[in-house]
Amino acid sequence: MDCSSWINTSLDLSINPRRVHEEAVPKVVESKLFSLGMPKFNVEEESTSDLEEELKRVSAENKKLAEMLSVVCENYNTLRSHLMEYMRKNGEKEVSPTSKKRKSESSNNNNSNLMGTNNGNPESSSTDEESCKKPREETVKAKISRVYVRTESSDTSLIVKDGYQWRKYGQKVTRDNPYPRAYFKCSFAPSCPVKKKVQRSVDDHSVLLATYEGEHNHPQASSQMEATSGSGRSVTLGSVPCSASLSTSTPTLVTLDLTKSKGSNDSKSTKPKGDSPKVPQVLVEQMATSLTTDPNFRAALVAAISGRLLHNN
DNA sequence: CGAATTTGACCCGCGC
DNA sequence: GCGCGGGTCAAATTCG
Repeated sequence: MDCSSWINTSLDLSINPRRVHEEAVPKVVESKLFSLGMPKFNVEEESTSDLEEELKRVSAENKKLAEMLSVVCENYNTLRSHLMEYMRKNGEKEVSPTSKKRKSESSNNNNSNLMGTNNGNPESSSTDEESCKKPREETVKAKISRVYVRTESSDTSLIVKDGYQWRKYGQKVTRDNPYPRAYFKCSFAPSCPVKKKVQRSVDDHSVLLATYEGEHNHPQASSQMEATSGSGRSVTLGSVPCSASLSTSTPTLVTLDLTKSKGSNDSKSTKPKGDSPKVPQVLVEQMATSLTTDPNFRAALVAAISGRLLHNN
């Protein structure tokens, strides 16, 4: 696993106080020895069992952390491979002459789509070309972001749970994709003008592509409930049952569901790691660095890990 | 029975 | 101007 070179493992996880405490214990004991003037070996016998117990606990905790780190690294590699895969696919689409009318839209959105994961706020990186082309949307000033969600291959529904409530108002089979496209409006419409389109990827039908237009002008209605419920495709952080949603501060984040389904172990996921030479390695490195240095991402990761620790304890 | 979903019809922009 | 295709509407249907 090469993630050690990618992930800055020096995250400021707030788990060190316990370690400090552990180091402080012997010193306290030792100081007591001198202050009480007691023979040192007696207390040593008493404290040995405590220390052994502490050692066991620390070892167990260390093991847990190592496991969690491996999971995080695994998820990271999966995310990376997915990212490379999509970048490669989008790159092919970009040069494809078949998309005529919506060509500019798709090619323009490629960048925002791909780079949307960089700063954790894809909407801020989204562009407004769409509104330039469509005068109707100028009043809305819709910001567009795209979200890829991996689902079970057998799951044919077009439901992407993102913490908001949506009302489906249409479904259409488009020309360039045999899978139907579902149209949703925010349930708070018309006060909330946000729309989203959900369609399965042509290349990988286990992947849902959700396109969001606009910004919610209200908080998430049921993010907690849906994020923690086992049903549907709520936003999760890999296989870690992460209850700390990454979207708490930025409600319409790009979310990549890396649910460890069997479908994620398909041929595309089991490909050799270095088989996406079309993607500039530097770009991927930049994105990974952006993720690992993003305070929001780190905070979410810390929350997830600490939550997991508390849960296990 | 009200809310949500489905689905065929319609609208509108774009290319030829 | 016409046809195509994406997006939206709204009546019908389903669901809780």
